[in-house]
Amino acid sequence: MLAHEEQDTASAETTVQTGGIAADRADRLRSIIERVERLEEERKALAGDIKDIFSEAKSAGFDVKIIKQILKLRKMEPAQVEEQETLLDIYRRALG
Amino acid sequence: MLAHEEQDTASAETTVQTGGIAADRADRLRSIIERVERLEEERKALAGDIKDIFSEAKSAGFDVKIIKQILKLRKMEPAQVEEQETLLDIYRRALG
Amino acid sequence: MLAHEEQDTASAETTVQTGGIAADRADRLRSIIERVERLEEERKALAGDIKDIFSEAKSAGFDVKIIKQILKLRKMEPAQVEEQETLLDIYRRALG
Amino acid sequence: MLAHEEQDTASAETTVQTGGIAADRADRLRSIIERVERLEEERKALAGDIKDIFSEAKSAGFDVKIIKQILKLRKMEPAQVEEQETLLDIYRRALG
DNA sequence: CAAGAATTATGAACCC
DNA sequence: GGGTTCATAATTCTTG
Repeated sequence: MLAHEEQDTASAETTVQTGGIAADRADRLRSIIERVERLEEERKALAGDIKDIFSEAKSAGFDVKIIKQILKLRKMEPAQVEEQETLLDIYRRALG
Repeated sequence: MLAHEEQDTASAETTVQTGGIAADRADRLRSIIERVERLEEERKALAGDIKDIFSEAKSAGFDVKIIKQILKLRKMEPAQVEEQETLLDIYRRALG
Repeated sequence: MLAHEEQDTASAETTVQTGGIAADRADRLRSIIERVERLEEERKALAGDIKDIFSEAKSAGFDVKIIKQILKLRKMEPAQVEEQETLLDIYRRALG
Repeated sequence: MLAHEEQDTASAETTVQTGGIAADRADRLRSIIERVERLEEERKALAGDIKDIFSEAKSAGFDVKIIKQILKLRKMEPAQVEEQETLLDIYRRALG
């Protein structure tokens, strides 16, 4: 089930008789799900590591909020950064 | 407050400055930022891996939306249990 | 692109400029910002009113946490119904 | 129920006999809940209005992201704004 | 006042 | 590719 192709239309017994195709697909589905779950766990672990570093930074007296701003700026293309700053300036000036 | 201004009141290492921050603190800041960036890269790589698995699943004829639904349900179950327990706690305390 | 640079190619109104933006556009920008700020103030006031009610409830001997739980449950019911319907849709499409 | 005080310990019938205290409290609880729900509806309506203004702004060619930045800046004390900008500069310079 | 929970805002992914 | 929904990030509020 759950897939658009290769579904034999009948009961589970028939499936086994016709060569275990559905069973193979169930295995494959299970494999997919478990692999994704494994990777998501790793992702979660990394998120925890990052949090730890920010805690450390805070303990060392740094301003975490500013550090996050820095990280965001470094992720952007320099041209994008400048464009945004320019536009912000223009709007601010327009407002007086 | 430690990080809000240059602080060169102490040891010899803090004497060499780089534009408002002691050199050793600049090093530490750089270390923090680079470590976070490294971990975020790994996170991004994992996200890519997950996307690949979904692509593969789609190619194999599975319905990706449903697979995501299954993953969500498997994730939610413990959360649901916990929420139920929280609710029970609340009601018991309210009645106690 | 319209908003990215001053555009004084058109009508007479656009000739008076205020630092990079045509005056009429500056007016419109100001109007947008002030209207949003006004609405956000109202929102904030409502949040305060809600807080007051909870304070009153607490003073009257009610358990605020439980009241919030009740509110959440009353809010969730339609959402739950909708989610169920969505799930049903998904499965029906998968089997169709 | 649900409250910490004024609970008669016996059955509903007793409650009515002892002067309808529990019934009064149920009324009061209902009143609290309904008032909160009413205010939350208003809040939601305001959120919709704000969204509409942003849509209008976008249609008029403004950069909504920048407008949101402006709103955030205007909410902050000028001193806070400057402090943050200064600190950001310091950190950026420290990183080269 | 700091930690944690809850709400809100932003950014990414997906579908049309 | 534009709009919409969903996940993640940030801020706010509450509590110990």
